[in-house]
Amino acid sequence: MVTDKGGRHRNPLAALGEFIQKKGLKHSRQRDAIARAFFAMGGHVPVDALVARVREQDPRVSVATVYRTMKLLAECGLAVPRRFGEGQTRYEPSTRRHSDAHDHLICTSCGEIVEFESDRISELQLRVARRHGFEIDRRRVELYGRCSDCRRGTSKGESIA
Amino acid sequence: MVTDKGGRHRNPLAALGEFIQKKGLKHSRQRDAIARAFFAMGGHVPVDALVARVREQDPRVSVATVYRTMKLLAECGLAVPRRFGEGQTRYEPSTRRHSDAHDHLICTSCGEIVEFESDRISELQLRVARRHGFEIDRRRVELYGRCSDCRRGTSKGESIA
DNA sequence: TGTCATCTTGATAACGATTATCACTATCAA
DNA sequence: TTGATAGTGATAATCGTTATCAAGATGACA
Ligand SMILES: [Mn+2]
Ligand SMILES: [Mn+2]
Ligand SMILES: [Zn+2]
Ligand SMILES: [Zn+2]
Repeated sequence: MVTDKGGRHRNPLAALGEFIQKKGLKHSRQRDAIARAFFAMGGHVPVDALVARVREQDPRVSVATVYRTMKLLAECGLAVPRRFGEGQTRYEPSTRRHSDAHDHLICTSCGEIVEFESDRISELQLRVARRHGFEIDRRRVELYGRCSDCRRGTSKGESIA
Repeated sequence: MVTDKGGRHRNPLAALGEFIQKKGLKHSRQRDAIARAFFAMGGHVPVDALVARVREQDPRVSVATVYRTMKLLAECGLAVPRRFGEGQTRYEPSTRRHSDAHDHLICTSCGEIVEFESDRISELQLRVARRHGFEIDRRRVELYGRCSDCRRGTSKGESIA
């Protein structure tokens, strides 16, 4: 058992293995490589970056397989897909050390992503929703602006429009 | 002058005309029809729905022109583009009667969209951002769940997955 | 009212991220 | 080892949107 009471995983690779077993799926070199690369990268990983990383080890893995594997990781709760309005999906690991109930600050100048979590805000949102008869099960909160570095011009590069 | 002190417009069609003049652009039957249809529909209009509506009057307007015109309306602050994670862009009017600083509750079952505005929440978000050195200029807050109708099964149809 | 530079339009090709398809290969329980 | 089943890679397809470009419309000015 690699899943603790909270439903989160101390060892994501083992948890993936367990999930694969349970579902009658099969292990594969590619899935292992992709999951390994993903958890080694950390952060908010765009799929194409993950593809590049995986191909350093095995140049033949196809993009299709990377997409399929990330979808699998999302399905078993080890990864969370994020869309920060760049038209591309990013995935971030969802481990017990790292709650996926957080929100994001995104610098529109350098692309930096900062995470934050505010129970105050979440609580108020739930309350507003309830007042309108809604029962919330997914939130999407993204705050776009400029980080301190970019505002003072010390920026690492004006990458994002 | 059809723009009041707040920068919002009592007559969006006239405001569009003004903008077109000022920018050295030209008036056109299509732009007028599209803008008219858009403001007549109200709400959060998907582009394809707008295309359909416009074509009831003039079957030859091309999708390209509708996209171009909506981009124009956005440029002059008369419309705001929204992406509610369905892969398609919706536009909503931005008039003085209707602030575009609001957020959305979206029913994942019937697709209903309810607007809300909470100064409490916005204030807390700005504060959190500031604490991280960010200066926010755009927010994206969407709360997904089920509306009261859908929860009690009286639903108007399980349209959205 | 006509001219003409400039803008706009419609049809359609292109785009980019993601998914579907399908022939072939790998896995694994028996 | 086998055979049923799942996974893979290459690539076509999808879908919303944008780019392209030849043809048409607009409007300041003569
Ligand atoms: Mn995150
Ligand atoms: Mn709205
Ligand atoms: Zn920055
Ligand atoms: Zn509903």
